[in-house]
Amino acid sequence: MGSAEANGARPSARRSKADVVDAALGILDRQGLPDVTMRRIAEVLGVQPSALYWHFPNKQTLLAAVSDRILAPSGLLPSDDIAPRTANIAGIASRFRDCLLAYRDAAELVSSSLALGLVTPSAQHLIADVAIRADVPAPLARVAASTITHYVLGYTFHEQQRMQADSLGALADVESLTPSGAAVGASATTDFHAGIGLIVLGMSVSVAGAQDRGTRKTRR
Amino acid sequence: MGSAEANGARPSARRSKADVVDAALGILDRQGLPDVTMRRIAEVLGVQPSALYWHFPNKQTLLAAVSDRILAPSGLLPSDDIAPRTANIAGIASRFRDCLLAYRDAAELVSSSLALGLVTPSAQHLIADVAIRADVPAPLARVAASTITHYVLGYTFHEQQRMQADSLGALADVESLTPSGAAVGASATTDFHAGIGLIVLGMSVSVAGAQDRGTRKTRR
DNA sequence: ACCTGAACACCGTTCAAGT
DNA sequence: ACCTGAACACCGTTCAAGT
Repeated sequence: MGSAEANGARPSARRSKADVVDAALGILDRQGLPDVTMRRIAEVLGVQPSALYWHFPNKQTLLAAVSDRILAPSGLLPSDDIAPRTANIAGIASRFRDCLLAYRDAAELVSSSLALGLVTPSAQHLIADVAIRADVPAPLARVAASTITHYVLGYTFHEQQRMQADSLGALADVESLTPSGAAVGASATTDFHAGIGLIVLGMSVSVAGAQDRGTRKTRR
Repeated sequence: MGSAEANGARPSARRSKADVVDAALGILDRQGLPDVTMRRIAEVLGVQPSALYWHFPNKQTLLAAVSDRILAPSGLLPSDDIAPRTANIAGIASRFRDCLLAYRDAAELVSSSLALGLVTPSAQHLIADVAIRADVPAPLARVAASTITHYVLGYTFHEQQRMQADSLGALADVESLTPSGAAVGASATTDFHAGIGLIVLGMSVSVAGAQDRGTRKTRR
């Protein structure tokens, strides 16, 4: 009963790239990132580890494909309604975080794939585009988008690490607190949005100040 | 000539925890994080890998000690001069990044040690304290400090990853650009400060707005 | 107190060879 | 086109035993 075929894998069908990503994503969510090994993926697929190297040149590239799949839902169009630009930007950041929260250890995985340049930061581009269309100067828009992206990844990475530590019951004396000082996971979302709010506010004030100094426009 | 003792390690002296951290830090800076293995550290010390487990219970704890050493210079007192609070906060963030830039792959290492809760985020506490002493409400100060910390780690992680990729000559078609759209490493520092500026500005405006709405104070 | 020696249960990757 | 089988050069960790 320990055989590979007994693990739910079809015994002798051709595997596609997508199948490999499926298998890796399943292990990631059930066992966590350290268990996403080439050998475990192969085992789930009922295949030899070396078979994976026909589909992907190496493990990093495979993990980048997994990252792309995790982030796919964030590629939704920015919904060109005329809602306030700031709400749009905060909304994109929020959807970005939701994508990461959908799978265990996803923030850590995406963070390193992105740092390695193996995945395109679509959320970052989206935020910059929205800001630019809301008349934010392009360099400022790009800095804000980059700041938000790094913040979301860092915050969610830390958040998921706490979730796992808490579920293991360990963590001992280290306080598992939310940045504002509150206690548990419900306020993690509130604190997340507060951080995003700071950055968006900083961006808004920057552009307003620049306009005042630049064009001496409507001053009531 | 491949013997352990020939590698510059004293043959038969007792090793301290600090010696182990020294060895790990040296490998980190010269070879990078993937090469910081228990076996390589032991080799540099002229010792069996199992010997390390007398000094540290496991690899994660050892790496946390390395993280502490990397961050030690950032523990400098906030220099209680009466300089504008915002300059102080940006300065702490800047010194934090300088600590990370001092060793290869340091941001990645510290990021995961910190997420695992094995290292105390001293920079974050310092920023929150400085903000609170500058009359920023405590919850806002803590959110801002957390936002800045995550931003610094994420930004520097990405920055160091680019540095290594560039030095390897690889990276191919992926553009190695700074968030604002500029080309190379000199403007990485400028862009970093711009991001910090956004967050600090957002915090300042938040507290100013709250004061206006709360106490209806001096309005000229 | 500090370390050795040997083992256990793993890794990612390569490569000739099969179908 | 897709995969096997076998090997290579590694990992972190444990544990009895030495000094």
